[in-house]
Amino acid sequence: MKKVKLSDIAKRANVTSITVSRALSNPEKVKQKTREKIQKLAQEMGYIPNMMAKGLKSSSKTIGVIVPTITNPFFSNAVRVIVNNANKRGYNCLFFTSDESAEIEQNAVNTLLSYNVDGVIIGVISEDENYAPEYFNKLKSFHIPVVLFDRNIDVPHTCGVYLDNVDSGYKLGKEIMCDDYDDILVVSGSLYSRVANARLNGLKMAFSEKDKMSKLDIIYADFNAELSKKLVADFLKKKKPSIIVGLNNQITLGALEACVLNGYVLSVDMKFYSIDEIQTSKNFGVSIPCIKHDIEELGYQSVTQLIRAIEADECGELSDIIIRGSIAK
Amino acid sequence: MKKVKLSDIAKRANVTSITVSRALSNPEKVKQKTREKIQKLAQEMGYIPNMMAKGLKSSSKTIGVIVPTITNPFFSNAVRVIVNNANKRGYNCLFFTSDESAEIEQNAVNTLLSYNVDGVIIGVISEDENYAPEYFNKLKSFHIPVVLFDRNIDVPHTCGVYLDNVDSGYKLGKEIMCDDYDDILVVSGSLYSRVANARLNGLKMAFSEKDKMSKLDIIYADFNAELSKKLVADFLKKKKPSIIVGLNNQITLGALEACVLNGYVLSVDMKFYSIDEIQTSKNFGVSIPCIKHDIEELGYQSVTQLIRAIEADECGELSDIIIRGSIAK
DNA sequence: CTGAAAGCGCTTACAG
DNA sequence: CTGAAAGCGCTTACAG
Repeated sequence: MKKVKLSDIAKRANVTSITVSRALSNPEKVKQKTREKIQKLAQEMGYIPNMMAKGLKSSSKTIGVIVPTITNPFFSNAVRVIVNNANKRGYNCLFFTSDESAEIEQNAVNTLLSYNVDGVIIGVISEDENYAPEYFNKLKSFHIPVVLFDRNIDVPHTCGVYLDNVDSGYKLGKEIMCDDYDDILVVSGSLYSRVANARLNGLKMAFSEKDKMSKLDIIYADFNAELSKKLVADFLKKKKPSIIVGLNNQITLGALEACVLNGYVLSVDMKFYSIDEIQTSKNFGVSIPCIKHDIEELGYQSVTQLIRAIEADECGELSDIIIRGSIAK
Repeated sequence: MKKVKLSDIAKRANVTSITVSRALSNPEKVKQKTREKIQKLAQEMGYIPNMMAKGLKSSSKTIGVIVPTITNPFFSNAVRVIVNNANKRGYNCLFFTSDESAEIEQNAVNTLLSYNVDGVIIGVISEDENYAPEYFNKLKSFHIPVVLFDRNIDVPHTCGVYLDNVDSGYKLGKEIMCDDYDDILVVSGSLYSRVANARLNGLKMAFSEKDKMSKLDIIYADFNAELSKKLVADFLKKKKPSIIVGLNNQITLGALEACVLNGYVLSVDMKFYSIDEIQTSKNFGVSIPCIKHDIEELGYQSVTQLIRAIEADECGELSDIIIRGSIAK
């Protein structure tokens, strides 16, 4: 079977395909009667627009979504929200996971360029202070709006949608300070991670307000469970803190496992605090007070800002959006 | 800045864009010297092919991926593997989550048709015996290969990549039969779910071999945590089984939470078995023997089969692929 | 309000 | 081995 195209409808409606095109894409430009006839026919005949042809002349109605990983619930939820919202607004998503590889990320961007995407939402592989891939210049020179998602780096972009990481650290710190713990172990991310450092700084602010900085031990791991598990296990050989604070969900998971392997009963021998929710903690009956981030909102704002930029006449810069988390127990 | 196109390269190479097209897409059709000159120029000038234009005449090199949800780790892992493998083979993925909505699923398929996708991998929203959406006929009439992912329904399709659910149930049953439990609570999926019923049948086979069918209680929930939690909580008010067997990861998570809410200490007051791995159980120190499925393999096979079908001259049917799980403790 | 002409960037037979 | 012609399906100024 062949797909029905504009000219098929045109024949039946006794007009040209130009009018059909207008009736379907710019209805206000066509007389009501003709318009209605055409729309009805299109419906009946099962017309499906050809995006490849459309995208060749006008907007591709396609956006690119690149995230470092999709197995971390933070990102899988974000992707769900982003894709749903984009679809609702008439945009489709070409999707890539970079798996923390700069090369894959780079290739993904090239592919997106080849699809004439209208815009890109990207959570880059690293927010190391020195990560500034060249392709952002290319995107800019082609006037393709770019929303940086969650991870902020120094590159040309339209706007960023981030968490308020200092605030998250500070709020969690305040919560922790409600009790009077003796020794606090904080497991942070990389020394060069802005997110990790912001969270850590927020935490320190809260601690110093109560003069508790001396009770702090800090481990610099990264945002994966494995390294956290290993470093916490090493630490526990020397010292037993009263609580462990993980600065993201993966870190906290790693710390939990280290304690399990060390023979601790969770919640009894060791208490945990976390930035980012540990989604399954309730299923295992372990209570982990945490900073919960509104991922719905993050995803919604990313898409909204991107589409604003796409549909604006001037492709200038938009303001960043900073989303605050809140304590959840 | 404008994108460089074939004709730009052509001018510099003193050939027409036809030759450039061939040098890049069908290199064997062009004299070695010309070919090399063109390829070098394309590289230097930063040529990026326009997929919209390519897709208008020839293959779009785009496939559609639709899954019911991306927050279940089973699917997020599968999507990761599918997208990665597709990219490696030169195909890009338009991605949709149907969120268990038949309407969204349907719209997603229409969108894919409008992109002239070369093929579709779809995990449908339901494997209820009666779910057989019309759009599969449309896909077939347009000769678009379709791989059914994980959920098998009675509709036209090229092939399916499934789990061996009877085998999974049977293997888990054998494992459970190693011990001599008094009362076994099995939490299954919907009465109309083929996957759930197959797993349940496998389980029953193993139980009846040991004449233990009388020790069995069965709850029919669905593949979400909420209902399982509720039904198990209700059950526990009347009776305390020796073990609980969850027939997918979400069900097991729900059962865990019900026990927690009932005041049980996991692993001590209640032991669990599961089909599907509970990824974070090791972090919480709860051991849950389970049937682990090789999602890498599932995803890999889906993509491989789809691309075989796409690139075959005859778009016939391919054989289904059934992937077996194995016990993990 | 509608249409004729031209073009988006690439590819596909068909010649030579 | 290379090119001239035509076309993929749609849209965009420009006329009328």
